[in-house]
Amino acid sequence: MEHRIDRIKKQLHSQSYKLTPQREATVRVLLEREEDHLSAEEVYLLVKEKAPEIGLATVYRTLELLSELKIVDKINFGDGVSRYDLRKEGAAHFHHHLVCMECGSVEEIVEDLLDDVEKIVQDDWGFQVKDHRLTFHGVCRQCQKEVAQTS
Amino acid sequence: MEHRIDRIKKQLHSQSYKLTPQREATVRVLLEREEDHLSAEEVYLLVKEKAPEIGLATVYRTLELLSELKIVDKINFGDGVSRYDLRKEGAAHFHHHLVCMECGSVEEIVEDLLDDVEKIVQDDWGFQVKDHRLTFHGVCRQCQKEVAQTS
DNA sequence: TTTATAAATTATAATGATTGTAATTGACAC
DNA sequence: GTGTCAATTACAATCATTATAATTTATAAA
Ligand SMILES: [Zn+2]
Ligand SMILES: [Zn+2]
Ligand SMILES: [Zn+2]
Ligand SMILES: [Zn+2]
Repeated sequence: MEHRIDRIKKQLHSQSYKLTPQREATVRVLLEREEDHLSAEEVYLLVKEKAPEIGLATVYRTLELLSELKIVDKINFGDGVSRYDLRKEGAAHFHHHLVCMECGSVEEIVEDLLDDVEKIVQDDWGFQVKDHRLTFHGVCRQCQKEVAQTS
Repeated sequence: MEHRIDRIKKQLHSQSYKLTPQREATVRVLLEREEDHLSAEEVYLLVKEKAPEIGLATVYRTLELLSELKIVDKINFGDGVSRYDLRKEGAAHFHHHLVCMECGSVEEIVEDLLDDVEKIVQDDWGFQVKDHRLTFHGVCRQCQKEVAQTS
């Protein structure tokens, strides 16, 4: 944990930004809830537990900054809110998501399954790929079981 | 064009919805601007040219309805607005997008490049895929040329 | 230690997209 | 014609996000 905070601190410093207490509190929340896909509001409420005086606008600005530095990725699953997702250590690309249409759960796929596809896009369309967003919508293992039982 | 309107009319009827004049005007706009990725507001302004008395809320509701019937797909490229995209005729899945980070242009890929990936997701993760969203962010052919020239 | 300067934050207001509501209209069946 | 129900309109309300001005904090020079 401290190691990762330290790394993020360095990333900020390398662009002459500081790791202020508010930013650190925000990053800690993101680290603690790494499995989740929190909205700005949710991050705000969790940060408030550590640092009650923080303002929502600061959380937005911090998430925006972390987003520019590619420390977090901003993603939208189709409900009205943006969600913020820590990049896995050393990942070149954003990871993929499996969103269950039944229960709303979100699973992550860290493996980059798109190498071949990106090559095609690059070669056949002449499009230089920098990043991607891939989300599958469907039914998770758990919900499949439940459907099988009730039928 | 009339053929496609007709087909959509049937799709609505099959769920006991009607193709009202407002809905038809909205669908016509979507057909005429099929290449674009219009926001609700943009659709509204274009529909207004045909049917000035239409309300914005009706456009939202119509797009929502078309979305439920899988006639259009709702997508979000990360600017604050939802955009609405007609499904290609007979397409089982939503098509893919190439968003240029330089000029903002959006290209479409109709070919389904994800068959292999979906098979992996299905087999290795036990996730039953119903649909997907795939967007590549990068630099389009045109902008690559311009960068090459100025350097 | 003061003073200056810029970055960061707070509190609050404003914006912009989207949704909800109550009243009205229109189509269709009896 | 009257009743019924879906659809629409006009408008208000909500929700996420951004902008603004005032204040604080950190850093560096004097
Ligand atoms: Zn599920
Ligand atoms: Zn994730
Ligand atoms: Zn471009
Ligand atoms: Zn498209």
